[in-house]
This record gives sequence, structure tokens and C-alpha cells, in this order.
Amino acid sequence: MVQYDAPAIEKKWQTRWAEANSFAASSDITKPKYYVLEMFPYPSGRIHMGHVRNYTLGDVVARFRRAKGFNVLHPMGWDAFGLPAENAAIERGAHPGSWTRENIASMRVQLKSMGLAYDWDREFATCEPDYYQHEQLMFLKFLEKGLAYRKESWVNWDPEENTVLANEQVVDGRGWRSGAIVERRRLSQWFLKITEYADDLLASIETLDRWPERVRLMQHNWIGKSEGARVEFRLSGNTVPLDAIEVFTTRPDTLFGASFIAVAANHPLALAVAENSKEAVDFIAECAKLGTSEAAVETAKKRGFDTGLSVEHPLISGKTLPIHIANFVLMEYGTGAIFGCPAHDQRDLDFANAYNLPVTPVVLPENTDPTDFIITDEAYTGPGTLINSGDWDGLDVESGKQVALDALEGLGAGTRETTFRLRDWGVSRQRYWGCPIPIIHCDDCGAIPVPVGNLPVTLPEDVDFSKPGNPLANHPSWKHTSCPSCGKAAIREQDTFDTFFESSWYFLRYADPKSAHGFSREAAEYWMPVDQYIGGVEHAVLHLLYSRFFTRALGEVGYLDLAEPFAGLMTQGMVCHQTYQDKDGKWLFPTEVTQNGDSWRHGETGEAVRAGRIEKMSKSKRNVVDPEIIIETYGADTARLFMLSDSPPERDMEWTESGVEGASRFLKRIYRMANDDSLPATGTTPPTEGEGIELVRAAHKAMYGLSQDIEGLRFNRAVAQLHTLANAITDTKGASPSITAARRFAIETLVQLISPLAPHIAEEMWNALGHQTMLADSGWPTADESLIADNVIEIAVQVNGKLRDTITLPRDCPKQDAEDAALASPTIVRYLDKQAPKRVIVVPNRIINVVV
RNA sequence: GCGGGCGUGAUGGAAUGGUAGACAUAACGGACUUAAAAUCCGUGGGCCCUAGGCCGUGGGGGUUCAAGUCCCCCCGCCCGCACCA
Repeated sequence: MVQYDAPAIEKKWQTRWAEANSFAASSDITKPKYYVLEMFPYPSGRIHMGHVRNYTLGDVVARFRRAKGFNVLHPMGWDAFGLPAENAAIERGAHPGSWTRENIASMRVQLKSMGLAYDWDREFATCEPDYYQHEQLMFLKFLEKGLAYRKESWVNWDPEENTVLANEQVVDGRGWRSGAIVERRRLSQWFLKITEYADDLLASIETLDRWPERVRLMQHNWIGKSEGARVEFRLSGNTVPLDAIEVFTTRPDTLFGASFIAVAANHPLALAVAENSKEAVDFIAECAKLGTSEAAVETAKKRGFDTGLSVEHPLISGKTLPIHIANFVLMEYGTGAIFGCPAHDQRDLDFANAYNLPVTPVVLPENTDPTDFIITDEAYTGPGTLINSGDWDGLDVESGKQVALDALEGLGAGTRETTFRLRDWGVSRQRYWGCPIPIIHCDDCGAIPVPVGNLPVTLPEDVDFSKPGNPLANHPSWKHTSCPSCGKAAIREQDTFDTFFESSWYFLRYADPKSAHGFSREAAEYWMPVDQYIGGVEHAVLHLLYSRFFTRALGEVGYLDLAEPFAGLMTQGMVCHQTYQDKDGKWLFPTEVTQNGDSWRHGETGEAVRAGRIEKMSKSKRNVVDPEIIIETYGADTARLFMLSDSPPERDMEWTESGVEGASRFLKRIYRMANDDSLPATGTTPPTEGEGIELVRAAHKAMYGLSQDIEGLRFNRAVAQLHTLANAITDTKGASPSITAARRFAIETLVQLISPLAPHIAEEMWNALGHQTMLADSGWPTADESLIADNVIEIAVQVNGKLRDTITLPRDCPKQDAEDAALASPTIVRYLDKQAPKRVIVVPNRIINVVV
């Protein structure tokens, strides 16, 4: 009996594929292409199960398409800039560059052990000047076209570390490392004008028909187009150097219900008030501690500061509204000021209740008595008719909006306006490990682009992480240079790009990774768009939206002509595992725990262990399984097969030991089938009739079903097809020539069908079955559709929608015959109880429903 | 707070509005074995259990000949929110 030796088999075929360069994309652009891409990894040092899942999914698609005759591009590389490298530098003294490159080297070995069909010749790392120099040029071209600009913006500032913090580094308002209270600070930063494309990015979501609906919705909401009005409220006094406040609203219909004006803490009016008020200064400082994230701002308790100033209501003469500075108004959205209508906006109501401001309902829900309609702590945001609104009374909300807009425009107090929630993309980061922004600051000439001939601006290698702050700013010489315009001494920009910059065009680089121009137009236009992009749903908005923007911006500056970068998108779910804690609440690794029936014990101490919830694998909860150990123990094919079984790819999956065992057992089982000495010789023709025919049909059904399932990315069902075929092979007993010929055919089919999922064992079995050619080069079997459909079908018969009997009928039999057969069934006759059926519904080949 | 998703046997899941639970995992029974593992065969939603029947897709309502699937309301859990990638 041949033993299934996964490590030996996997090593053998990985070497063969590499020697034959089996998975290199061809430059023959006359062939139909297929571009499969998985989101490239950050080189953290070791692969985790999320990677295994992601790359297995992509590999199945790549191998399947290749077998079907496509010229497949399936590349891999490294998203190599980022914060963890700097943390390693601070915590362990490692240089970000060497730390990253070592991580890449070890992860590459791990990835290769998975047997992924990558074209490794196209690999690159974004931290190398050979990559990032191109984006420096792209940035300068954006700048020329006005797609990049500089403005002041807010950052989280850690006063102890003298550094800018990412939102994730702010924990409960404090710096994660220092514990110091984080402040908001204004810095001058570079922005890309993504808002220029807001309408196009929104409208084109329609064309992304192979994207998950939820991602399209998220992008839609993120862009957040809202139509409304800009309304001017004139100040009634003149104690500040401003005569009016501009407010953006989507609800001009509720203007009569306005009871206050609220401005952002960094609104010009707030700053003007602060010049003469200590309390205002304190309140603004308080708001600055909130952090910069939207979630922090919106979940914070609504607080405000009454400036003592007021504005005139534009429609009600003599009425004034107080102006507050409020912590829930964002300067980045709209005009940084709102009018509060507490009755019909929850935030405004919370605020009004806290500060005793009046609440006037102006929209009455249908079928409600105005005298009973009182707003206490729940705002009414639904439809209705206007009340308490002068001439507008009786209008419905929608027409009220139009009438309000006309009125405001007539009075010169407001204009129709469309705003987007989408903000321009701030790309400046005050960090070392990123692509330097190619700008030189001159006292006389201002911000001057580095001349194209002087690119790339490379990072200095000798940096010091022991001092607080940005090492690029602390570097003794790197920043000093001369102004390209006037020649005087000048200073380099010390900020680097957001790492989303690199990932916004890497898919283009793969098309032509050695190009001196980033990528060539021809290669990009042949390979793009990516036919199937696969990655985590956490990228549903930012990375995908930035890439869509980049594609447009690069088109604008002449790099290519492409509507959308990713034609098909699949977002995979997370890999989860049960969590375990000991009696002290300390998290335990699954390898430390042994299960005994329903209870768990610590493997060494024998102490009882509490098995907790199934959660996303994370280092902090220790519920992780190391892919390397799984691959060593069971083999990559087992790991891959288990990843694909059971859970649909877009859903979260649970990693279980028994599941891995099950996948391993299945592979061993089919390995035995393929090594069966009693099979007839290679090339034996399968029977076309007689006793083996049912097994042949089962093989064709599997070919058809599995191909459909892979095309539809339903890999769990594809695995079920394989099980069903394997079971059919096992169930077919007998040794007649017809049966053994059918069995060989079914086993060969099974081997071909499993090859995209478990490629190494498939090659080995193909070889054992007597084939000299590599399975990877053997094409894809096509089902004979005449063998798929059964000739007789079991059809359910319902009485009043309840299943009462099943009858067997020939396929596609006439409706009347089906009805007669159903009504002749003794069971049905009994249910009819001698009454004539009222109605009989016959759905051919499916169901018959008798209505009594 | 806003936005998005998910909820079906003990478990992961399957099901163009048409026989709910394909396929697998755990469990149980049997065969083989001195024994165990492996392997093979079988049982496998719940209840009343007699042919048979009743109830079942988070909860409640509705549309339909027919609802896991469509519509409305509610509950629970998970994810994202612009400097993590």
C-alpha cells in the first residue's frame, strides 16, 4: 500500500513547476488574458491563516483559468512600507529596511511552501526605490495638474513623544506608548483631490457589477452625496469681525424649527470668540482632546459652549438664534457650521435638551393630531407635513425642501448646493518608513518640486530612532539641500506618503514590473482591469476607493486609459478559532490545550481550561494556529482543501483540528483510489451504456457542477462536488470491464477536478495513473451535458402546500401527464377525500401542488 | 453616533419563491483487530411514535397555490468610520 507522503510530494512538484516555469504569464497579447490578484501582504515576518485563506482562494481561480486556456497573470509582492517596521526599530533597535527585507525573505519561503501558482519573476517590494521612485513622479504630475495641493489639517499629537499618532495609536484619548493625553494639532500637509472625482466615483459604482453589493453600498455611503442648501445667517451684533455664518443643511424644510446655530471648535467664529474669552479657549482645547476620528467625535457626549452671540433668522423677522461652539460639528464637512433643528435631528435634540434650547416641531407625521405631537427625547426624522412654518404649512417634506430652496434663493439668503462626505485624501505622514515626498521648501520660493532629473529622493539609511520625533527631521544632513529654483539653501520635505499610495497602483506595476516608467501603457492595457481581485473586507472603502481614484488621476496625467481597476472583487471572511483561558484568565494557545469530551484541560498542568467564544484569530487572544506547522504536519494540500471546504469564502470560517483531519482523511482516501492496481490501463475508454454508466454520469455531473462552482467562487460547494464524486466511486461495486473502465474515468476526472484546489497530490495521482505529462498543462475536462440530466425525476406532490407524496416521472413530461399521475397517487387520493381539487399547479420537473 | 453584514440540526454549511438540512465535522452503533489507531458499513432536526402525524430556518406580523428565500417591525452578535494595513 502506497503511503501518502505530503511533504515529499509537495517538494517534488514545487520543484518541477519552478523548473518548467509553469506559471509565468506569457507576453503573447493575442491570447485571452485573465488577471487574478490577491491583496499583497504587509511583510510582518510570518504568514498567518488569513494569508493562507486569501492566497488559496486566488490560487484556485488562477489554476482553473489557466487550465481553461487563459493567459493568466497571478503575481505576488510586498506592501513593504508601514508603521510596524518603525515600531520594531523603536522597540528592538532593528533597522526598518533590514527588518522588512528579512521578513520578506522568510515569508517568501513560507508562501512557496503553499504551492501557489505565482509568476515569481514579477515580485517586487514597495519599499525599494525602484518601485517608489515612480510614485514620486506620479505625485509631481498630479501637482502639475492641480490634483495635489497643500493645506493645513489636524493630526493627533503626542506631546511626550513629540510625534504624530495614528488613530489606532490613540487609546482612550491617550498615546498608546507614552500614556500622555493626545492633542489635536494643525500641520501643513499634502492632499490629493479625490473629491474632484466624487461624482464619477459614485456614478461608476453602477458599473462594478462583479463587486459585492455591500462593498458598493459602503463606497456609496462613504462618498455620501447630499443635496441641500448653503444658508447664510447674519450676525445680529458685531462684536466679532464676521457678519454672517454660512451653514450647510439637507433639511431647509425645517428652517422654521431652528433653535440654535452650532459651529465647529475650529470654525473661524469660534477662534474669533476665543480671542476675548478664556472659557472659549478652554472649551476649544477640550474639544481638541477628542481625537481626530469620526467615531470618537460622534460617540462623545454632546457638549457645547454658548458664545453669547446670535444670528438673525433669515425667514422670521425679529427672531434670533444663539450661537454655540459644539464638539459634534466637524469643520471638514459642509461649512463647519449647522443650524440645529432639535425636533427633527437626534444630535440636535440631545444638544438642545442638555442646554435647555427650545424644541419646535415643524414636521407632523401622517395621521397625528398636532396637539398630541410632542417631542421629548426622540427626534422625528420621517416624512410628514409641515407645521409651525408660516406659508409652508401643509406642504409635505419633499416639496417643502423645494419651496424652501426657492424662498432662500429669492431672498438671497441661500443657494442650492451639493456636498459630499468624501474629503480630499491627506497623504502626508510624519514618519520615516515611507516614500519621501519629492518637495523642497525654500524660504523665498516656497514649496518647489524636486526636478524630475533628480528623482528618486531616497531615504537615508543611517537613521536614529532613539530620539523622539520623525527620524527624517532629526537626521543631521539629509534634509539640507538647495532650492531648485533660486539655488539658495533649502530644506527637504520630511514627510513621507501614506502607505495607501503604494497600494493604489501596484496592480499596474505587476503588468510590467521591470518597466523604467512604472509600467508601460501597452502592458497595462492588455492586462487591466484585474479580472478577479481577492482580499479582506476591511479594505472595502479606503484602499479600493483610493485605487479607483488613482486609476482616474493616472489617466488624467497620461499614464493610461482605464475606467476601473478591478472588474471583479471578492471579499473574504476572517479565519476564526475558539479561545481558551486558564483559571487566572490568561489566554492560552490552542496547542497548549487538550480536549476531552466536552471539557478542556491544560496539556501540561492538567488544570481545567475555560473554552470561550470563537473569535477572529489574534495574537492578543492567542487563538492562532501557525500555518507553517499545519503545512509540516499535514501538507499544504490539506491546509488548502480545508480552507476551501465548509464555509463560503466571503463568510467568516472557523479553523478546527477536526476539520483539518477531515480534509487530510479525504486526500488519503482518494490517494488510495488513484493507486489502485486493479484499474485498467491508461487510455481505457469509459462505457457509454450498461452498468458503469451511472458512475460516468456522476463524473460528468461533477465536472459541470465544480466548474460552475469555481466560476461562481462557491468553493465550499466545489469541495462538496468532489466528495459526492468520491462517494459515487466508492459506492460502485463490481469488477466487470464496464465498471472498472468507468471507475478509471471517474478517478481521473476526480484528479483533474481537484487539481486547482490541492495541486500537488493531484499531480502525483495523475502520474500514478500513468500519465507522462504534467497535470498543470493538461487542460480542463468538459462535461457532456447530455449525460448530466437524469431521465427520470422524483417529483414532490403537495396538498395545500404541504408535502404529501413523491412520484417518479420522466423528465420534461407533459403537464397534464404529471397532473394525472399526481392525482392518481393513493396518498393524494386519500388527502383529497373524494373532493375535486380546486386547482393544480404543475412546475415541470420540480413540484406539483394540489389545492383543495 | 453613523454605515455595513450575519442569524438554518450538536457544529460548519446546502437550497433559480417549489421535496429544508446537499456535502462535511462531532457523536453513536456495527465489522475488522489480542487491543488501539487507521479503514469499511450504518444511524443521524425535534416531538407523538403505529401505518402515519404534528412542529421546525433568531422573534412577531404580512404577500403567495407555495416563504429559509420577498415585504414590515423587533432582538442578538460581528465588522468599518479617513494616520493600522
